Amino acid sequence: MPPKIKSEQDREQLRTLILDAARSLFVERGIEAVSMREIAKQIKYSATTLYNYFQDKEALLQAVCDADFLALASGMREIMQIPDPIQRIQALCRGYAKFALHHPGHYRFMFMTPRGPCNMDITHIEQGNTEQDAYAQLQAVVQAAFDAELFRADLNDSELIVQTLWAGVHGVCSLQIALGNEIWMQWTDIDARLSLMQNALLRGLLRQPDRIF
Amino acid sequence: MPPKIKSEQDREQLRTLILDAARSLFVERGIEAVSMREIAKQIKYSATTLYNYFQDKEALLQAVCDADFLALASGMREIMQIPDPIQRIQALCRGYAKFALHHPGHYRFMFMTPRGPCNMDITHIEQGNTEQDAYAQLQAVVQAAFDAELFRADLNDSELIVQTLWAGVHGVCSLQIALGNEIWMQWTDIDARLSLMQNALLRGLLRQPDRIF
DNA sequence: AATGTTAAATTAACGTCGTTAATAAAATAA
DNA sequence: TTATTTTATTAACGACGTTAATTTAACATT
Repeated sequence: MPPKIKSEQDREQLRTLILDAARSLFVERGIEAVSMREIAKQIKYSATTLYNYFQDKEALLQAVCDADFLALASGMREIMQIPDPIQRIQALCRGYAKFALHHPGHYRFMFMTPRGPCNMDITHIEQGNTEQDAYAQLQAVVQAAFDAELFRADLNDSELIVQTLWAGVHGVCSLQIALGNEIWMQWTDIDARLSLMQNALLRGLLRQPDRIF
Repeated sequence: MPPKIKSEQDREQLRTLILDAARSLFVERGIEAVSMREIAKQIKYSATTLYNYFQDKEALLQAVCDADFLALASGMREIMQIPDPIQRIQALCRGYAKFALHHPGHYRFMFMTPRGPCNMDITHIEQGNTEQDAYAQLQAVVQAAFDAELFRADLNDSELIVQTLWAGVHGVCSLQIALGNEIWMQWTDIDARLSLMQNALLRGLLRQPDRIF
């Protein structure tokens, strides 16, 4: 039996040990292919120990994703410094898509898997905090472009624009994750798909479509 | 023990009985919440009997989805009669989205769940047949619009346009299915999201954006 | 230093799942 | 009537998430 954890510091250390083990299995195999027993075995603890640190499997995976999406949002901060709002939107979408395609397990768990109606108690990302939440970042930059009257005059709901842009990028990414390896689909190049989605959407939303190439 | 099935006709009848039972559970609960044992119980057979009619659970669910997506494509045939290609695209997208949102379990299984690389042997929908395959229907009408030179001159790949349009609609639908009930998201109206997606994409793709309202 | 108490780990167990092997029973053929 | 074949059944396997019961290590008290 391993030495017991008493101090709050050591406890946090074991917690992140579990998170790391879960992450590695979570990343290399798909998602539900990772079992509590296997995570525990990897760190040489019994499976039930995990339940002293996480309420259940879903909470564990949620914690993994929370941490990594926090890292994503943090990595986006320099993009948020780009002065031109349109370029900022484009860079943000590209960064978001890149993360999604490089972390398909994470992305699937976060955005492609229906949950019970309320997860507020599990996730620890403070919603609406631009520093932390990737969605809020897109929200902020779209609002900036909206305030600068860059969007079509008949589009009067900034939130609707945000969600449309998100849905567009999400559509490309999630299709790639779910069906990207299907033989019967003759996919065009994923970068081309992403580019055209951004290009077409912005052209269709902006007051001056010619600004987008 | 129920009477045994010998004739090919009765065999097909029991097969569809299984399919119907699976469909009903599949529709009312989510997706993986339906077990083989429960399907069997509903039709008063033992669980192992199902394996005489379907290779495994995935094949059963795939058969359910195949049948219903065939029905979808069939129901789209009148839409395919609309003369104007642009209106045809719009109607097709609306019909597709309507089906997706009314059959979230089907949709999730078909388009939001990664599979092993090869499912060709399971699905019985003949790919490329406009009558049967919803994707091929979109492909056909986009090709028509492409041939009529309705898209921007710099867009030279019709397949890329198809996949972008699909990804857009899929993005809205799949986000709604996966996260539509999340409390922390303040979703705008789903119809507005769908409309704006189609509107913006077509405006961004077409040579004459003003044709789209 | 010996004892008791608390907290953290363990093993055992429950119920469920998809699926396969072994078996019983019904229909058909001889 | 018996033998054969097909179709269903029950039993069982291994894995899963999770909870209950139990052991064990660390700390506190005398």
